[in-house]
Amino acid sequence: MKAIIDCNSFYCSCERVFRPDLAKSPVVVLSNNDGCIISRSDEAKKFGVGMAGPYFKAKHLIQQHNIAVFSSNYNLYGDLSWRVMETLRTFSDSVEVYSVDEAFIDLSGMATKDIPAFAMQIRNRVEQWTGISVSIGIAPTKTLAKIANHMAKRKKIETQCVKMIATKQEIDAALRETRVEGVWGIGRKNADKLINFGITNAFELSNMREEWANKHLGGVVGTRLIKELNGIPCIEMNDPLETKKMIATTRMFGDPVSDIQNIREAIATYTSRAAEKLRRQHSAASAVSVFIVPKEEDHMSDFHRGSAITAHTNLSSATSITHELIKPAVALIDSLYENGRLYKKAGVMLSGLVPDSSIQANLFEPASKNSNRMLMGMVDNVNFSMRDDVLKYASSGTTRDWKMRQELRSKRYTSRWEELFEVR
DNA sequence: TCTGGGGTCCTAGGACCC
DNA sequence: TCTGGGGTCCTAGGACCC
Repeated sequence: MKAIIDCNSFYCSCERVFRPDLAKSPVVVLSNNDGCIISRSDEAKKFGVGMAGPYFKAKHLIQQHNIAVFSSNYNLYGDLSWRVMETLRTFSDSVEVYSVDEAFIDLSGMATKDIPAFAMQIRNRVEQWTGISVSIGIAPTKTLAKIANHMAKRKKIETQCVKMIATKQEIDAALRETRVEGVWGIGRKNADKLINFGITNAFELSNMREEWANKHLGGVVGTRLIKELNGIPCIEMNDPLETKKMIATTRMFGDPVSDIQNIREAIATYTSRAAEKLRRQHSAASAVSVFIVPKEEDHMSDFHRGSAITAHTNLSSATSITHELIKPAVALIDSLYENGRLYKKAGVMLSGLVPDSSIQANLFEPASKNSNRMLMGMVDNVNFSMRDDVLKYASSGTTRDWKMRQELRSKRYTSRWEELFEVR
């Protein structure tokens, strides 16, 4: 059996840990730039606030019901996420962190009858130690565990946030009450397609033939999905130590930008952040790409129109040193920039990642290379302990006119001394 | 002028997830 | 007026090779 542990309305729960006065009242959290709503408490959902909808469209609903609003505070969420995952590791060696607020645990070897009590213990300890409430779904496959988890969330009181589906009857019943668009791996496109075929719930989907799924649901992905729904595990537990194959840092600008100097600063800043992520997993990049997205002039109904303009370069040798990456990145952005045009977003992607085997000072390399590594180590240490960019490259700029809006951000209670929670 | 078949590798783009 | 950011996996199609 496999379990998925999923934090309830994670970002909202994080805000509430330090605002107990909001424990029972509606809360939402906004994306970067205060653009979309990306987390809603149950109370906010009840008032009809939609997921991933633009903030400005929900604003009147939010004001009308006196819903508390926060800009996203990734500093805080990252820290609380780490605490939740560490707590889970006190129960199992096989914790697979799937996202900032979700983890799978492999329960094979445990008697099925013992699992619900074990899960309840996990739920209680995480809540007691971190203040974050979680829901747990348990089933023979990851896809079914996700479905069980949704049921636990939907019926919090009845299930106490823990739901196991193990027998054929339990699984069939769960599949019947799950709509196809709620199945893990079925997005909007495929949901529409399935509904056109007359398949509306997960039970009907599970009865489709694998060849059919192969033809209509994206090849092997589709066949795997059918197997998983039928209790045959195809999505295995991943090695948690696996490193990323690509690293990206991309952002919208707070306001559209036309000045090349501002864009260069943004690119240098994003490159620094990406290089940091690169070093954290002990990799070096052998290719850099950058993109910018012009603000589209015509206001068509679909705001996603106006796509990225990209440039790409292969480096002569892989590196993880920030300034060796900034230089090509800025050169690329210069080649893309058109004077007089207005841009709304830019990004940097590092790929062709290889292990940086010589992350330790290397006797056989030129001294400059070694001192660069030591420099990077120091910069990372300072920036990590303080969080945010205390040390940064001059090319990243100091005024940062282009940076995103975050007007409603809470304090970084757990990672900044001067923002510690105060009790009077 | 006429022009096979099979394989690999790479890239772009689609779909999905949270 | 105002719509995130960071990833993964898969497929199709082009370039190239013999």
